Amino acid sequence: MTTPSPGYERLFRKLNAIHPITDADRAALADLPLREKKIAKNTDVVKEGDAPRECCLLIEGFLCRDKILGEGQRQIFSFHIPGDIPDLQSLNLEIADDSLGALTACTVGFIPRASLTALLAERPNVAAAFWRDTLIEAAVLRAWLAGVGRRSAHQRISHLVCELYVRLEAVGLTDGSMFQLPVNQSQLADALGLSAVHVNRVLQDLRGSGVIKTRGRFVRIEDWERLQAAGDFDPNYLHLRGPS
Amino acid sequence: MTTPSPGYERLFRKLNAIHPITDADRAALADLPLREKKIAKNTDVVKEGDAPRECCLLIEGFLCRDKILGEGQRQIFSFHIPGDIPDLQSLNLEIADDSLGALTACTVGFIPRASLTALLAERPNVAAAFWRDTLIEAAVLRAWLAGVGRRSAHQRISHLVCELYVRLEAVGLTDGSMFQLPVNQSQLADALGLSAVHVNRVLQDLRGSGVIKTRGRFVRIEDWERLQAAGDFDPNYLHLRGPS
DNA sequence: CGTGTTATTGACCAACATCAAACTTAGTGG
DNA sequence: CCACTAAGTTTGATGTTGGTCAATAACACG
Repeated sequence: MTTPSPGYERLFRKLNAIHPITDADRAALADLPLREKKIAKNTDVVKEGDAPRECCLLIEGFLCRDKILGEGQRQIFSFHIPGDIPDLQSLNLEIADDSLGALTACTVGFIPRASLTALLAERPNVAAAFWRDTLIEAAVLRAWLAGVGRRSAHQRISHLVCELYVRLEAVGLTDGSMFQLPVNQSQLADALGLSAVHVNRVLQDLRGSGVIKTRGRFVRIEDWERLQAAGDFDPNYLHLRGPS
Repeated sequence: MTTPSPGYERLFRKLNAIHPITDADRAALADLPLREKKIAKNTDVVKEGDAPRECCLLIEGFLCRDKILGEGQRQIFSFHIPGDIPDLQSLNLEIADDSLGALTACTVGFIPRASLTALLAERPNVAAAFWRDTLIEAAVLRAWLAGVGRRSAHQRISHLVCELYVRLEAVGLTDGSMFQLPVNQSQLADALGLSAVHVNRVLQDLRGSGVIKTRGRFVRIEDWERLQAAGDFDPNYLHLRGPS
């Protein structure tokens, strides 16, 4: 057994938060060939139409999945944080129908699809954990859809802040009530189906009423109760096992 | 080997459209214990908060997955057609975070989760097909989100009509350019993040410009080219193998 | 310091929502 | 087969959230 790459640490922590895996599973994962690569901010890891032969594990930084529609409008589908394997969403699909881009400078680990597929066939428990992870991602997507379809701009933004906080906490990436939100206002707009101008105004509102505070790319939650209420946020859909 | 229940026929056809499975796989699936049940229109098969011990295969009729938000607003996440296994989305999750309701009188087949899980562990090829199916469903969800987030009401409605036509065609449930759309205008609204009144107006527009025709619960596509253009529809995301 | 990116403002506008009423269709029981 | 009822559709009037455009102010970074 090789020494586990530090890249796996956060994956284990994440998997542990959603589905218990054994030490043997861990060892098998750590033995997978992993090619680490630095990705520059604002570049794509996978572009729409690609047929990647590797699967990527996010080790450090933030990624997002998005798509540009016919008339140039952009929709962001998800934000990915360290420990995520965003490509799980396309492991069994030949060509990507959306893109995966770096919001910040990132470190990702590429794993050959074949190795991963082989491991999953051998270790049903790991396969179950990964499948569960994709299902949770789908649940997050549904929550996102519900927001964009039916919630007001205030609710959407508050909800997203709650979600990111809880997810980051589960992998130990929060600092008290503060966390990094490496996303500008127009990216936020593209995620939430709003315009950048409106996002700006709602954010001012939220700050003005003392619910959150922003400093640079960091957000501090000043009043979790009110934020949660404003976003109609219920963490169940994240299916985390620990304390939310 | 038992005679396959007619309920499985359409599942096979659907699986075949997304991932080739062998005759042995088919036989194994057909041997699963299947408890058929009629579901009345407008009743729930699975309610939010349920922890079902069975997994359901839709044999006849239409289902939809939805959720009621905090202030009574409703969002529909997906429409399910015969051959779908909507519960695949929650096979590895304990409690459902949304509901599954019958849009029409339905026949569903319940399969004990344990039997299905056992079969999937034994037959990686079937597991791959099912996993692929859940990934396609996630891709459909992303397309849906993109529409709700970034497309106009006209585009959203046109897109949905295109999607349903293509999906129904893949399981042989279209009649030329006509198909059943067992959904009223306020359900359409809840699916697309619009109001029922606005859906009504856009539909009138679409009919007036000769793109579609509706008669009762049936839609006839009069001009596929224009409908596809109006909806900015590209069927790739459905990942079907046959002719689109 | 300068230069490109991001945030903020203001004026104005449009798409879509809401409300409420009327009309149509479909389903049901006698 | 008709009458009755509930469900769904259509219409009009009016309101609001959030979009667009364009200019200015703040940053961040080399």
